[in-house]
Amino acid sequence: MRLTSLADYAVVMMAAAARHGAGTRLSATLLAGETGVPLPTAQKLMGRLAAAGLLTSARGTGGGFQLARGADGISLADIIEAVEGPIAMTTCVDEARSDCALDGHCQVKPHLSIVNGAVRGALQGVSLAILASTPARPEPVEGLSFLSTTPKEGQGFDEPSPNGVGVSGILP
Amino acid sequence: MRLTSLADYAVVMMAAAARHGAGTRLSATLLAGETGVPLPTAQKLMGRLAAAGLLTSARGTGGGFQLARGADGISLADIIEAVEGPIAMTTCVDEARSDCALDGHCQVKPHLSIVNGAVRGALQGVSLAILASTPARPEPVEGLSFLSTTPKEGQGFDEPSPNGVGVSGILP
DNA sequence: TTCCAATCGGACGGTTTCGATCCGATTGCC
DNA sequence: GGCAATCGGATCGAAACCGTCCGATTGGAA
Repeated sequence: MRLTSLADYAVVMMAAAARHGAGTRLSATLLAGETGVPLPTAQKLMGRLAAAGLLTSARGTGGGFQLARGADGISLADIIEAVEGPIAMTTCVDEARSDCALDGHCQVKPHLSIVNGAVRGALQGVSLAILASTPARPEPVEGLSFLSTTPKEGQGFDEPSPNGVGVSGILP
Repeated sequence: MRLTSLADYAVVMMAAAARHGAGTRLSATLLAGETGVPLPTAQKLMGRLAAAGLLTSARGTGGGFQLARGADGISLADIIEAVEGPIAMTTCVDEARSDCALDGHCQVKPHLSIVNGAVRGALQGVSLAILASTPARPEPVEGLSFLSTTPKEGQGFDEPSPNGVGVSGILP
């Protein structure tokens, strides 16, 4: 339940790139220097992000990368999937890779699919623009608006949270 | 962004235990046979779950485990944390383990904390009782209704997804 | 009371994946 | 036409994960 260091680096680098502006052309060396990510690793990441279609690459002198689309159109899920592969909490959720020993009669699998969708939805609701914005002012993050609603009536679960730690209290 | 096989096994085993009833005493051998988890691995998991306080263990002949509290009071996050440790998408979210090279001036960290809270909240809202329930009827799970709302217009890739894995197909 | 059998708990090694590095291929500028 | 800067793929070391084995503990039966 923890994303790899590479994905973490990718998020930071993409946020730095977005802060430079969507139209500017950036080299891996520059972003590596800004973010502190080792240069070879940064190059590998940029290449993988470009392969996923999040960046456009240009070779040769003066080449580099730039965001393929606006920061609003790139979600955190996109970045993570570009680096780590499809977001699937369990292998059984990933279609066509059902190595699960329980195979078909697993009682938990349908529930896990829903949970997986919830996690993925949370990640997909966060755009790169939000990540790149400097959080000086605690402005309401609209992408996570469903978080502020109490998980009780309506969209929440009808039972109390076990150890009392809810979603509220995270937002500043 | 994928939980380990051990956590997956733990969820399945806990669901099986909950389906047996909260009061019944269960041995690791029984649950291993039911779930298909290898017995030594099952023993290791049960021990770890007991150490986390989710199960109570009794040694000796006729011993075994049983749920420490009702299935309503155990969340998916509890199980995952018992096996994998604290849920922290990035190391910087986990307090007092700030190995991040960016240290204090990371612009992304506060946003990641919110996202981490969202993921954790999603996992914490799912109780073991829900996981143990047999989903014979595809009843709409109201607790995750926000999933159906599209986070953005055109939430997917506006270009052909690189590895062909899209969002559709996860929800039943 | 003594023995036994069933169970939990900790320690060890094989395997896969991850993370960082190096070198070749390609392209624009001089 | 040469050069320099950059991307892209291949390689290697390391860590974590996963599975297995053996010892410690306890309740029941004789």
